[in-house]
Amino acid sequence: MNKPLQHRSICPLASALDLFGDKWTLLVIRDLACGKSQFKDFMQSPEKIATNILSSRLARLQALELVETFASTLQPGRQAYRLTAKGETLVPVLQALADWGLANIDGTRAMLRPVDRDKKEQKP
Amino acid sequence: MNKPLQHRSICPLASALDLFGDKWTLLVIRDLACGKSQFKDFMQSPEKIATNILSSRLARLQALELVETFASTLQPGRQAYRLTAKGETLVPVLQALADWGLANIDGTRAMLRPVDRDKKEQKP
DNA sequence: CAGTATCCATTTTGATACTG
DNA sequence: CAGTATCAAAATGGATACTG
Repeated sequence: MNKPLQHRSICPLASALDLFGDKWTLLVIRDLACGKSQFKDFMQSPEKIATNILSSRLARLQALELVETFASTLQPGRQAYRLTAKGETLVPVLQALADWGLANIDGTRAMLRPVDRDKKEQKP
Repeated sequence: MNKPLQHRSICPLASALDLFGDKWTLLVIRDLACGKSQFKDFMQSPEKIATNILSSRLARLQALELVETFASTLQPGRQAYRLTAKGETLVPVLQALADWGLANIDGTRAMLRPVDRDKKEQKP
């Protein structure tokens, strides 16, 4: 369903763009970094991602071991998503892009505040 | 020729992705940051960008005032491209992505070494 | 060489319908 | 709710021809 993920060159930037060079992947990571864990949470973000796109992004991120699923304590019986330790290493990337946007794009407002995931799961 | 550039939300990350969320834009910035200034220089990068894509990206970056043209001293009579001061502020973004790629994607090699632009223009 | 223009293939996206 | 499946539309990309 998703692509084999081959890289165009040995450039680490080009290779990273092969993974994240699209409009949605890093936004899903952002939501995860902010503590969102359920499908509907991602759907509610202001950018309004489509279900099929969200689904394929989550699958690809799982294949890359940047995201994993776990049993949600909020909604028993359902699975939820979270960043792996490897996925967490993307936060500085998000931060760099968000910092740039905040400083250079009119009308943007800070909103990248990682939430403690355990706390969120325990106290919705 | 290029899009009106509207943002999906007030999120600085989402807005940044509206500008840079594609496979080529940041690679052009990379080349500029490394001191490349002529059309053919960009064409020679290992990722092999097509002329029409390079052309449209340069135009868009100029519209965003991240890139400007100047009279090349290397090839008199021809124009060349360089980052504006605003464009230079993207270097930390490149760096964050490249750092991540280098640390997490097998087979990548460091290659993001900004070159002094004036020196390059004077001593090819 | 430095682009622009064009044609066409592929990819991505968006909307929506549908199933457990 | 959480996805999967479809399908059409739009964006993007690649190859190449063409002009100054």
